[in-house]
Amino acid sequence: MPIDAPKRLTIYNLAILAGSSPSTVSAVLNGTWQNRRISEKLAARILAVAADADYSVNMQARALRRERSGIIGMILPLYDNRYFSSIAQVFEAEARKRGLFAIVSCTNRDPQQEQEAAQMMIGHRVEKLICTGATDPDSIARMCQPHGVATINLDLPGKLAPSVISANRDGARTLTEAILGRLKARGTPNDPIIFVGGRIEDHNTRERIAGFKAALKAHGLQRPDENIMPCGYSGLHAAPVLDAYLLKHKALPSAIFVNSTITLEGIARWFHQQGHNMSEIVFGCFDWDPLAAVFNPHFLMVRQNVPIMVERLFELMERPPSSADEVIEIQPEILGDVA
Amino acid sequence: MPIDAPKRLTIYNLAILAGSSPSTVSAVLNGTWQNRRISEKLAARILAVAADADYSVNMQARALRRERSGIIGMILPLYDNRYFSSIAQVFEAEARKRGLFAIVSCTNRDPQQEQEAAQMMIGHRVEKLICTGATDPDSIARMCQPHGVATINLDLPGKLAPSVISANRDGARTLTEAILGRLKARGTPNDPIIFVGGRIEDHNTRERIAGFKAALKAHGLQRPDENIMPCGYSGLHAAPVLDAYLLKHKALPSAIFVNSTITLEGIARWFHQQGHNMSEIVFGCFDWDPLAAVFNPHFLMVRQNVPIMVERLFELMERPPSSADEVIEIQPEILGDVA
DNA sequence: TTGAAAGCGCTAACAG
DNA sequence: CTGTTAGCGCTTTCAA
Repeated sequence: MPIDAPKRLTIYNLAILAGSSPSTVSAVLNGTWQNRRISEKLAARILAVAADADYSVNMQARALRRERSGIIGMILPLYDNRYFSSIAQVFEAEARKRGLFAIVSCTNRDPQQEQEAAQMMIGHRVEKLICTGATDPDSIARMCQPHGVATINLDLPGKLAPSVISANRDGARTLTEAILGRLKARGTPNDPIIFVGGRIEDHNTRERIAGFKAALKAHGLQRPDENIMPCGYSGLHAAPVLDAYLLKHKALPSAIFVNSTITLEGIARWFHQQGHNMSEIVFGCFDWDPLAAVFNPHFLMVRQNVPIMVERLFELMERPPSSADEVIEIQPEILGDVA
Repeated sequence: MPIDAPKRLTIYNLAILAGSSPSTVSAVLNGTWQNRRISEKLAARILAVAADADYSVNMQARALRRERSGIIGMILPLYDNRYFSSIAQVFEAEARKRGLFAIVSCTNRDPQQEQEAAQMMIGHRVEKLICTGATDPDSIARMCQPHGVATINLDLPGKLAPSVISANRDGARTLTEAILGRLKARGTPNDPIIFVGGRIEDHNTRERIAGFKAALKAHGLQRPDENIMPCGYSGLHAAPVLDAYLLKHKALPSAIFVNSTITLEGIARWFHQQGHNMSEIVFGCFDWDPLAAVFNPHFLMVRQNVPIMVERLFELMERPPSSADEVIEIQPEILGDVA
C-alpha cells in the first residue's frame, strides 16, 4: 500500500500531464469548450488523460466558483411508507435526469426538525427546496426567501409558495361513493360508515373529510360528526377509537374510510386482536400499498399519482408559477372493484 | 419586493456589522474560538449579528477550505421496500447525530447506475461511501480507493471492504425450522416445501438456500434442488414458477419459503388470480413488512435488524476494521407464532 | 486577545 | 485557438 497522500489530483496537475493549461482543462471537462474553439485533438487528449488518471471534478470548488450548487433539496416526513418513499425515488430520478443532485432529509412531521433540515439545505446552497408533507411549510418558505432559495410544497399546500397536491376532496368523495356503492350492492345502503385517521389540523385531512361528507350528503345520508375520527397518523390511535365506537354502538360499523395506510395497519391489528373479520366490512383507504392491496383485493384504495405530481413539481421549477400560492391538484386513482 | 440581489452575506459583511474581522467571525461561527481566546462578549455579539442577519455558512466554501465535506454517501437499490427505506431513514438519522450530512442515491440493482452514483458521490467528496445491496461492491471499492474514499458494504458483502450483513444462513435455517414445525403441527411433516425468489448470483440468496437445505437435511428431508427457484427479485417471475410447479405436481406445495416481500407480492397476486387460498399453505418470508404481517398473522417473517446493522456500520467507520474484508453478521429476528 | 493574508480547486473574463 | 489571472467564501497559520 503506497503512502496515503498521493497528492490530490486537480486541473493543474491534469494541465501539466496533458501539456495544456488549467483553464483549457476546465473548459474541456465542463463542456464549455465548444464555444472556446479548442481543437478536437486537445480536448480528446485532455479527456483521455483525465480518465486515465481517475480525475473527478471537485463539486465544492465548482459550486463555490459558479455560485450555484447543482443541488436540489427535499424534506420528507419519513421514508417508510410507500407514498413518501416513492416520492423520494421519483424525485431523485427526475433530478438526476436534469443534471441535479437530489438531497433528501426526513423530518418526522416535526416543525422543528423541518426548520433544522431547511437550515442544513440552505447551508449546502440548494437551488430549490421541496417541502413534502410539511407541517409548517410557510415558516420554511420564510426562512428560505432571504437566501434566494425558492420553495415548492408537495402533498400539503402552503400560502407562501406554489404547491402540488392530490385532489383530496374529489378523491375522498369518489372513494366514499365507491364505499356507498358497495354497501348498496350488499343491500345495506343506510348502514353506518366511519372515517378514521389523519390530523384535523392538516389540510389534506380536512379536505378528505369534506369530500366524505359531500358524498354522504349527495346520497341523502346525513351522518353525525361523531363518526369522523381523525385520530392522528400513528396506527396506535386506531384501537381506542374503535373500542369506543364498539362500546357505544354495540356493533361494528359496516364501512370504514381509512385515512392512510398507517392507520389501516392499526385497524387491521385491532381487528385481528379482537377476533373480528375484516372481510365483513367495506374498507376504503385514502392511500395505497401494494402488499395491502394484494392481500385484500376487495379493499378500495386511493393511489396518489406520484409520477405526475413530481413532473408538475419540476415544471413549476422550470417555468415560474402563475401566482405565488398557486395550487396544482392532481387526481388520484381509485383501485379495487369500483361499483 | 426588494431588488433580487441583496448581496450575498459572508463573514466579511458580518465582520463589518459586528466591528470585527473575518477570521474572528469564522472562529466564532465554527466553534474553534474557545482555543482562540476570544472574549465572551465579542463572541456573543458576533453570534447575535449573524442570527439577526440570517447568516448561513456556505458549506461548499467550508468544505473546500477544510478539505473535508462533512458528507457521507450511501447507494441503495431502491426506496420502496420497507427494509431499504428503513435503512435509509436510520442511516440519515445516525449521520445527523454525528454532524454528518447523508446523501443517498438509488441505483436499481444495476451495476452501471451503481458506478455512476459512486462517481457523483466522489465528486461531492463524500468522506465515506456505504454500498447497500450493491450488485458489484468491489468495483465501487476500487473506484473509491484512489480518491481516499473508504467504502463499507451493507446487506451484501464484498471482498475489498468491510461488510455488515444479516446472518442469512442462520436466519434461513431458523425460518425453515419454523416452517417445518408448522407442517409437523398439521400432521404433514413430509409435505413438499419450495423456495421462491432472489438471485442465485447474489450472496444472500445463496446463503439462504444453504440455510434452507441445512434445515431440511437436519430433519432427514432431502429434497430435490428443483424445488429451489431463485427467480429474481421482481414479483413478476413468481407466477410462471408457480404455474410450472402446479403443472408438474398437480398440486400446490404445502409450504413456501419466500425470499423477499416483493416476491411475496407476486405470489399473493398469483394465488388470488388463480383462486387458491393462501391460508392453506405455510408461508415463511425472509423479509418483513408491517402490512403483510398484520394481514397475515399466521405468516412467518424474518425481520432484519436495521438499527443494529446501521449502528455497526458507524462503528466500523469510527474504529477501522480488523481486516479489509471483515464481515459482521447481525442476527435477524423471526416473527410469527414460532412453534 | 485579535487581524492579515494565503490558499482550497474551480470558472470565466480578458488578454494574447 | 489557448493561457493568465482574479476571485467564489471560508479556515488557519502567523504575526501583532
